[in-house]
Amino acid sequence: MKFSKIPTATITRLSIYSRYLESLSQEGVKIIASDKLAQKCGINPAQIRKDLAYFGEFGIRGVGYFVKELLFEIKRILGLNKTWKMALLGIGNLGSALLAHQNFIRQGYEFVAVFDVDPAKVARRVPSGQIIHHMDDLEKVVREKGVEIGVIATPAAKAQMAALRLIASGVKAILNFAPIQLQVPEGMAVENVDFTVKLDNLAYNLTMGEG
Amino acid sequence: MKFSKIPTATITRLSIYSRYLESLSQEGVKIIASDKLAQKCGINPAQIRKDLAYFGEFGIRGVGYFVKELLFEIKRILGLNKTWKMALLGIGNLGSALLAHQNFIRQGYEFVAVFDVDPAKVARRVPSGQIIHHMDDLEKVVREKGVEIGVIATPAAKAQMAALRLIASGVKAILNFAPIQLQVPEGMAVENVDFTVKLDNLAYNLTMGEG
DNA sequence: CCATATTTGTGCATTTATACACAAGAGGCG
DNA sequence: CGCCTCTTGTGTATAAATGCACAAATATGG
Ligand SMILES: NC(=O)c1ccc[n+]([C@@H]2O[C@H](COP(=O)([O-])OP(=O)(O)OC[C@H]3O[C@@H](n4cnc5c(N)ncnc54)[C@H](O)[C@@H]3O)[C@@H](O)[C@H]2O)c1
Ligand SMILES: NC(=O)c1ccc[n+]([C@@H]2O[C@H](COP(=O)([O-])OP(=O)(O)OC[C@H]3O[C@@H](n4cnc5c(N)ncnc54)[C@H](O)[C@@H]3O)[C@@H](O)[C@H]2O)c1
Repeated sequence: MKFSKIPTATITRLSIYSRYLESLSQEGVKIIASDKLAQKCGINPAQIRKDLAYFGEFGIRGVGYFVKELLFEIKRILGLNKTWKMALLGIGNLGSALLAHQNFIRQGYEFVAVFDVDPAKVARRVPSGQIIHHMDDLEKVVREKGVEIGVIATPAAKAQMAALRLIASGVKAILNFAPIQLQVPEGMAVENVDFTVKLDNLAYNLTMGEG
Repeated sequence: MKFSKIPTATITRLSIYSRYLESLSQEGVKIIASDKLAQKCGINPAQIRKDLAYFGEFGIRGVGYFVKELLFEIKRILGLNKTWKMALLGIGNLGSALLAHQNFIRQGYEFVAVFDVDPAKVARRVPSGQIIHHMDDLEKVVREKGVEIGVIATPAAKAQMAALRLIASGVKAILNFAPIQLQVPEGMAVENVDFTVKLDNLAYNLTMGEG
């Protein structure tokens, strides 16, 4: 892997930069300096320049960065010059909100297949149009549709099993919303979204602030 | 602040430990060793012991940790020996899913007030019972109910304004679901939950894996 | 065409985080 | 009671991430 030495924190920040560049681009702003970008992203300006330096020289000294060009480059680096195909497992409260979310497709992520086990849900159509498949058909559908990323929004107790099914189907990347640590083999990419962890951080900060 | 030198990564991990300890506790497991805990949380065992060592000695050499005791201590450290009062701003797809989520209250977080600006929603009751207040009443209601944590689930374009309103009302901690970096004064605690950042990390990993 | 004002790209120091490896302590067993 | 086994707690090494500070490069204006 050519770029294997890039800090993961850098990738996360690139994603944040791209989000702000996107909005600048829409506002018609042509050029941005690392100082301004840094301030808006809450990051040190030298950090931004260093993050970009891992991948090339995208700026002009004395000027700054061309917004559109930088955005294009960052998206290329992150692998967003294509649409990624996702499967959603668990069409409950959270899963439905994810499906309704318009930003994903705008940013290059599409739910091409959705799954549940609830007989009351399977075979129905969700508002965004997809038919809910039963988990039993996961492997078949995943392969047919070319799913690349699995999104787990099942109850926590079912999440590990869901992950195993995804892995068995050849999926190499998982976004996990269940509040457990998934056990996966080497080579899998797993990202967790755990709201409670964030809340716990806030609670700790508030507690410390007082004594 | 007495504990101000604790790494933020430690706090995040404590939260993860507590999640697993909770499930162990429910299964009736009495004792756990750092090795096992480490494996389940995907963390180095020495790291766990060091994390705990910041706050005291909770284990017994040659034995391990008493699950209930350790869980209690971690919760105390994080400030979870009380129920935190939250306000939710924006009762859309995501906000509704958050309200429907049962785990929050179980883990010590309660939505005591909810807000929106949509006339079709204001003054109605959400399924979990709260009446939707108008944003105009934010300050008044926040003070009345003693809100400590603000949760922002408004459209991105309204998130910064929502944050300012929370700050003006005396709220010191914000959980932000909008995909923007909030600009807040010193002393505020802000945590962002940005799904797309996580997806971008996955996309990058998948892209690298191939070339 | 030179002087000046900017802002990038980067070497280096510093801080922060992670991991190894082992001494110290606790329990069990003969 | 002494020996053996186990697991913690931690000193120390290593690695990763951050941030300062400045030289290099570009634009502008007289
Ligand atoms: N709702 C939230 O705001 C929220 C917040 C944080 C975390 N989470 C986590 O997200 C997950 C989903 O939460 P939710 O509120 O949507 O729960 P939910 O109960 O509303 O939905 C879960 C869905 O998963 C389906 N399901 C059950 N077993 C399944 C299986 N084996 N395979 C596929 N689907 C299965 C259920 O039929 C249901 O439709 C949970 O793990 C929860 O802890 C949710
Ligand atoms: N739905 C998802 O899965 C998802 C995923 C990632 C991020 N997000 C982010 O979460 C936020 C909410 O997403 P959503 O899907 O629920 O959107 P939504 O459009 O369904 O809901 C937004 C709600 O906010 C209300 N609102 C608008 N202006 C407001 C204001 N000034 N103050 C208070 N409330 C206001 C609207 O009336 C609406 O009820 C967005 O920022 C979105 O980018 C959502």
